[in-house]
Amino acid sequence: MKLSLIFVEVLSAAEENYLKAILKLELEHKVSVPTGALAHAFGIQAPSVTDMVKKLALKKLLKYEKSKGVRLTDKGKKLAIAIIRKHRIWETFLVQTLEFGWEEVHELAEQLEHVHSEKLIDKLEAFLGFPRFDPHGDPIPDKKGTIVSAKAIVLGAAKVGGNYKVIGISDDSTELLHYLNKLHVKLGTKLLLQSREAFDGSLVIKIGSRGTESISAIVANSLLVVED
Amino acid sequence: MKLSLIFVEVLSAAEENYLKAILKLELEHKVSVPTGALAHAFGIQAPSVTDMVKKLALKKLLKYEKSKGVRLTDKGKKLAIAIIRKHRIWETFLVQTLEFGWEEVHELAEQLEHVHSEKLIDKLEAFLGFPRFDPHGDPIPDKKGTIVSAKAIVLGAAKVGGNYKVIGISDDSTELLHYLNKLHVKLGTKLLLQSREAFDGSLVIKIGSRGTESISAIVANSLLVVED
DNA sequence: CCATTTTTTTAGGCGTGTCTAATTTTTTTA
DNA sequence: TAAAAAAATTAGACACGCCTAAAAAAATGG
Repeated sequence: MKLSLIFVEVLSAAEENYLKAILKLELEHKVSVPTGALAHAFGIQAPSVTDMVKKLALKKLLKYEKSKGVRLTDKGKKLAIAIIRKHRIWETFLVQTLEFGWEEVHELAEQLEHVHSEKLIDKLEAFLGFPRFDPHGDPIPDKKGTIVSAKAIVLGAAKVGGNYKVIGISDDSTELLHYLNKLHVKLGTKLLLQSREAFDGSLVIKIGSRGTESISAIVANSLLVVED
Repeated sequence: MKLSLIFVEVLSAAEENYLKAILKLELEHKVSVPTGALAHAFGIQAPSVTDMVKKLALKKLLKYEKSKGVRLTDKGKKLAIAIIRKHRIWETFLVQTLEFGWEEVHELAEQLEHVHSEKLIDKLEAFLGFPRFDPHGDPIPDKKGTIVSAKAIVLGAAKVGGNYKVIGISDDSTELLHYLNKLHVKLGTKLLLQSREAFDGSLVIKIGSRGTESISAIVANSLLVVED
């Protein structure tokens, strides 16, 4: 006989993926998500989605009205955010600690995010120094589920006169890393965008408390920054 | 239509667990493994095992003769060892890097070992400095599948006059860690066991190139060592 | 506003990995 | 060595998460 005094709902990887996908679609379209959109997102057939959303509705993770799409409940949204949090922390770990390329970590994080252990995620987060953005520039929800809405942008798209902080580098060639090293640009470095050359998109930036430097558009577009 | 030019067999977590359990039982009993033993190991019913071993036999991962138990094929053994390798590297990571207690990592590693990425394991291994034993003192198979057979022993069970290397601490109380710190004993420290007091099992050891110290049997039994 | 198209649901099926009940095979022992 | 006990297998079932085919509902537009 199995007893569990503290009832922790354990979801399957498939269920977790539905919650995550629904949250993303809700955020993009700000309305209830049609089942067809989910079928398309997963590359599966629509009837499979109908079955699953019924099951998730029974678990009170979402509201489902026939032919009217689905909306996450608070409970469902909380779980979805927790999964996104796991995903982004794992991605950060893979890139920052194990030196994976930022383009190759998504698939791996898709697997790792389904490991059930909140303690593991919290410890990883602390080990990584409580990063606020993942290597793609997406914000990492905190333990309470708070997400800052601003996605990081590439410096190339930043506005002249703004103060920014480097939170990621979206190209991991060693050449670029060496170059940035020479400029004393690394994660956390603060930058002031002083001007942009209309002709080639090159930028003049002030790097931390150091002097100003000119960087090409190519470099500017591989630096992820947030307003600071 | 799906094409895969390089055919990589992807096993389910359940299949991987069978392989791992069979290898362990083979090593313990050096004979073919009866289906009942597997049922007992997993806490499931015997007919479930019969079904699964038939499937694994079809995949050429083991030899199955009705009512005569199973034996891994070379292919099956290779995969089983790879899974054990993953498990032990993850355990080492959890204890060494994330500072989990050694008793709490097994269950987590059971999940992490089923993440499919050889590259991830190789990178983790390198990050950890190619550890040769996990936190429980079990040897970590190398990338080729070679396992040293000697499990690490506790220093309390080592023989007088032997040279040993500390590869783990099987008790993670901060008190013990502080004490060991004071003695300058850490992972990798070399010890010479000079004598054992019959009365209370306390030991006199020479620590690295430092002087000799006397340690209690309690401490000796929480130090995992291998002959060096 | 009614017909056509598109979307969604219902119905029924399948492989995985488990189960129980019943049967068969193997082992033990009297 | 034959009967009893133990171990293993077969047979049939079920939840999960997907499928296809067909029906129903919603959206579109002439």
